Order: sequence, then structure tokens, then C-alpha cells
Amino acid sequence: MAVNLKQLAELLGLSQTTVSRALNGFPEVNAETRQRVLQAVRETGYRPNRAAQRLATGKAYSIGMVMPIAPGIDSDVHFGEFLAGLAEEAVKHDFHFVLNPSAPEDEEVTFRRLAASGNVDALFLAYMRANDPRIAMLKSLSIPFVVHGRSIGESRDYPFLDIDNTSAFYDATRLLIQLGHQRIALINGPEYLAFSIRRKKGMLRALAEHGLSLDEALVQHSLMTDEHGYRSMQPFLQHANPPTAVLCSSTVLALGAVRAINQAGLKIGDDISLIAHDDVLPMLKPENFSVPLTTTRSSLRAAGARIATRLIGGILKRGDYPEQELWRAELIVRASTGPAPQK
Amino acid sequence: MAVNLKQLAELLGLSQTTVSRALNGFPEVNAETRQRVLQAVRETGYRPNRAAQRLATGKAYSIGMVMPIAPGIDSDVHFGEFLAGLAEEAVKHDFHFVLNPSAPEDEEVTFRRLAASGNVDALFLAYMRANDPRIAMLKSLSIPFVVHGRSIGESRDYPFLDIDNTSAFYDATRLLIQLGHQRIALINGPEYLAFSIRRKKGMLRALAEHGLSLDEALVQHSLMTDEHGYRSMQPFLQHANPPTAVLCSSTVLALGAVRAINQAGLKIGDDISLIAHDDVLPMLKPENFSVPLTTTRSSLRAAGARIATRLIGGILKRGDYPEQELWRAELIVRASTGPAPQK
DNA sequence: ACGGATATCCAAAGCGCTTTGGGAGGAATC
DNA sequence: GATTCCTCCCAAAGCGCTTTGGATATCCGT
Repeated sequence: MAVNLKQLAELLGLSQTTVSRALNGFPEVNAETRQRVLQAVRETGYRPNRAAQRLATGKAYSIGMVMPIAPGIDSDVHFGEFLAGLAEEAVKHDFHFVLNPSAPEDEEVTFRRLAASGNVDALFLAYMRANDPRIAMLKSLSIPFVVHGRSIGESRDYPFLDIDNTSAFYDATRLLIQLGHQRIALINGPEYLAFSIRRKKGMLRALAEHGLSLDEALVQHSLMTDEHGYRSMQPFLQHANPPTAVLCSSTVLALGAVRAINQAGLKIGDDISLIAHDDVLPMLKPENFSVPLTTTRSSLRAAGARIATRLIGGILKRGDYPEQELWRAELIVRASTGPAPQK
Repeated sequence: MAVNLKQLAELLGLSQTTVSRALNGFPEVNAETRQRVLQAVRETGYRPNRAAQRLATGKAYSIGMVMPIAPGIDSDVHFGEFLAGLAEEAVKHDFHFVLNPSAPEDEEVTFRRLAASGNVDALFLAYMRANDPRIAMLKSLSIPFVVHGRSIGESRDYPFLDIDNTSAFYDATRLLIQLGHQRIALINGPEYLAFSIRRKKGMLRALAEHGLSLDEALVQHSLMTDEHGYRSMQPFLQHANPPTAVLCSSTVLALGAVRAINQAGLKIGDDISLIAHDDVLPMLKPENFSVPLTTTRSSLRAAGARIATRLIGGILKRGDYPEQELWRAELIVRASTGPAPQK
């Protein structure tokens, strides 16, 4: 059924060498010949045998990923979404994933083993922290890698894809300020993660520019579950001087926050404004909230796919991808934001 | 650095054939010789090249998995945990995973493509429903597979690993009845999933045996998030004739249920008893609840690992695993169950 | 018209493993 | 003592691809 190189070459009256070269984009093959080859590939449905390629090239055609299994990271709703993007893209190119579950304390060993195993051509890194030691480690491993997110305080000389968290929350905060809000609360992700730090920074910057400051009593850091959103919001509402607006680092957090707000009998977009970061989780669309949510939006799945593309492109030496990408999140205004209530 | 078969054979003064046979457990090799080979492997750290093995044997050494990306299934907290078990075990044997994200409507195509690609030696199936059509399909694909869970209404002639959901909830219900409870509520997983159906069945059976019945007003089916646990519990509590006990299909659901109960000012284990099914999620231990939870316990991660073991064993034709396994969940009594309150 | 580029193509040698098809030597059989 | 049968081992042929090291033919300027 399935043809191989040899048969394809025979069929074309060419040598395996030439066919191989034609397929792999070598220059020393006639343009017309290449077209013939490509045509034959289409007709026969020829697909190179990956095992043979691996053996001949020494490439693994797979990318390694250390799957964090620490409490509160694994099983994270966002993880699955990102993974889906990554996997979807990888599968298109017939690349495999090597998932290595690992507790944080074993991560270094796991990375080293993975890099040394020859089973992966590249590694991928996520859940960046400030001054993340894993970057230096990966650099020393002499294996290509791409980071999702970026560290803080490290030199920037490593490949990453991140969204501009600072700007996202800066923009969101500025909008709230323009609407007259002065007391704004923040329900953020885990304190040690870089994106949380940046989002807070963006918020602080916008506040500072308008002579406002952030009341630390109105800041909560936690895992990104709706439960935590709820628990974080409640004390804010009971505060002697409650906020008139709140920023959430995820629509999942917002889910809980909204519940707490409803329960307090307040009206969203009216009594209190809310902006959440939207990772575009298919199960949780901000427009489907009882009051549609104003969000800063950036697709997590798209990020996964893009990282896969870059990793694969790097391995195959195809295309030329920027080493560093910073995606801008879109600020999308819906009904959950409104002018600050008059006292 | 890394030795290969040839070098290893030379070192031992044997042929590649013999060394290969010794390693792969062929009978026609002297026991003593085999020991020498094994010893040499230990000393040199020899690891066979997977690409070469793949090429020579035609085996892929990887197992395929269609990752459901439907709303409410993907990103499920439980999915990551199961995946971790699967991956952990696979990595030990140097097996890869091929994750294929797919929407339910594309699943069949995805399975077929995967099976035909030659990239996987076996498939794995989860989230079983009643009369699940995927089983017949997989059987027709002539590729080994193992099912996590089991269907209902199908003949049982396929390999699966499941927990005895019926017994688990039967046992739990019986305990509650013995404690004097008569009105018991159920917060279950999605209605179409086989495990939900079986758990309800187990509950019904125990009730029936004691001349009790289930009030459908006290049954909720939903995604297994704490949010849904909360939302499901609330109406129960507001019922004219509220339950004195409740069964939850997951500790995640219990999280929300507990919150609703607390909020209603009731005391768990006293005013109302609660038993939850515990998948042994590392982030959510039943003993850490404010009132430690009585649970039916069965580790999801262990199930993942076991399935990987069986799949890999089957591919390598090593070991002899039962085709069908039904794990019994343990009923562990903690403080959330107590005698029914006297009226 | 001729040496030297230049453009195209090919034969063959691996990559590291498994597996086929023996072969040597000693034990068992008749 | 000749034949058969095990036991244990080996040489060599792939698996399907990439890549090295030429070949051959065409084309150029002089």
C-alpha cells in the first residue's frame, strides 16, 4: 500500500538521492524535476518513514516537555488548553511529544535526562518565575528550547514567546481610571509566577501615572480556580472601603468573583466594574457571562501552536522565526465595565 | 560516549545477533552468556537506539491518545492527573505519546488516521459513555487498545480497566443508610458518562435494598468543578425536605458542596453527612478539608500508569495482563459522615 | 575549440538494530 | 560408528532514509 522512497524513485526513473533531495529542498535539483517529484508524491501519497529518517539523520523528530505535577499547577485548567495547541500543531508535522511528569524538585534531573536521552530535539519550558534558574540550566544543556512566558531579572538572550502582560493590565487599569475608578482591586495568579508579577506592575504603572496607588489589602494571589476567585473577592467586598473595580488574571477567577459580587447584591458594570484576562478557554467564554465580561484577550491555544511551530521550524531549519515574540493582548470592552459609581 | 550494539558485541567477543537475542529474551542463548551480556549493559550503560529498533521491527514504540477538546472535558482537573500517570509510566519504558486533540465529532477520523499512520502501536480510549460507538470502531481498526472505564450495554469483549463504580456508591450509600439516613442526595458527573450512570445505579440498589427510593429532585449531573458542586448543592438545601446526606462524584464537586453547606450554617458530619469519590488528586486531599471527608478512593494516576503498563506490555508481548480489570474502590471513613440527625 | 565552471543526477555507504538461515560441536539415538 | 538432534552462536541481509563523493553533460570565455 504505502510506497517508500525506493519505489517512488523507480516510478519516476530517478535515483533515491535525487528524490530525497527534491523533497528536502536541496538546490542541486532541477526545478522541473522537483515538480515531477512533488506531483508523484501527491499521487502516491508517499510519506517518508519517520523511523528511517530518525536513524539516518539522528534527529528525534519530537519535542520534550516537562509536565509540572506540583499541586496547583498540574491539572490547571489552563494547562490543558495550552497543551492542546501544542499537540495540535505538532501532530500536523508528525512530531511527537515526550511528556515527562516531574515534581519541581526533580525538574533539573528530568531536563538533563531528557536532553541526554537523544529522544528529543528540543525542549519547551513554561510557568516562568522571576529569576528562573531553569533558563541558565537549559542554556547549558546545548539543546534548543523555547520558553513560554519570560523570566524577570534574567538577561533576555533566550528564545521566548510571551504576551505583554504589563501592557495588558496597564491598558485595563487605564480604562478603569478613565471611567472614574480610583479604588481597584486585583485578583492575580500565584505570586511567584512572572506573569502575575508583570500584570501587577502594569496595573501599578497606570495607577501611578494618575497619582493613584494600590491598596495591598485589595490584592490577592492564588491558584486560578473559580473557588479562589470567590474567596479572594469576598474580603474585598467586606472591606470598609470596598473597591469599585476589580481586575482578574483569568476568566476562571472571574467566575468566582462574579459569584461573590452577585451574592453581595451588587450589580456588575454598575456598582462594580470587572476586567478579566481571557485565555480564550473554549469552555468559558466571557461573552456568555450573565454580564458579558470586558477582557484582555490572548489565546493560550494559539500560543501553544505557535511555540510548536517555532520549535519544529527550528529543528528542521525551516523558516526563520523571531527569537523573541511578545504578543499584545487585545482589550475588549463588554458590559462588565462602567463608570465608577457616584458616592 | 554512548555505546551501540556493535561495540557492545565486540567488547564481549560475541556477535551482534547473540547480544541482541540475549537482551530480547530469546531462548537460544546460554544462561551464562546472557548474564555476561546483562552485566556489560549495566557497566556500559548501553541503551538500544529506538529509531533503529523502530526501523528494524516496524513497531512505533508509542501509544496514541485522542485528547478530547470538547468543552467541559478537556481541561478537566481529572484529565491532567490521569495523563500524568500514563506519561510517567510510558517514559519509564521509553515510549512516546502521540496526543491528538480532537473535537468529539472528528474523533472517528482522528482514530482512523492515527491507526493508519503507523505512528502508534496501540490506542487508548477514555470518557466512556453508554453504548459507546467508539468501541466497535476501535475493534474494526485492528490495532490494540485499552479502554479506561467501560461502556454499558455493549458486550464485554474488549480490554478495559475500570473501577467498580456501582459497588463504590453502593457501599457508600449503605453506610449512610446504616447511619440512619433516609434522604440522600447525589451530585454526579455528566449524565452521559458511564461512570455516572453506574454510580447512580449503585446508590439506587442500596436504597432499594432498604426499601428506600431516590428523589430525582435530589440528583444533579454536571461537570466536575467546584463551581458546579456549589450550584448543585444549594437547591438541595433549599428544598422543603432537604437531604440529610449527600454523595459527590468527585472531591472537586465536594469542595463546592461543602461551601454551600457551610454557607447555609449547617455542620458537616452532624447536620448533614457527605461522602465523595476521591480520585487522589494531589492538590485536593480529603483529609485536608475543614471536616475531613469520608471517601470512596481510587487513584486516577495509578489507573493511568496501569493502562500504560498494559498497553506497553501488550505491544512488547511481555507479561500477561488480564484483559479486563475492575478495581474496587476503598471506602474510607472520616469525619464528614455521622448519624442522621434526629428530627 | 578547449580547459574549467556549473548544473544535474547517481551509486553506494552508512545509521543501529532485528532476523533469517545456517554451522559447529557435543549429546542422544539406533 | 553413523545418523539425527539439540544447544549455542554467527555472518549477513535487510528496515527506509540521508549523505558523501563522484559522474556526466552543458555552457562559458577566450
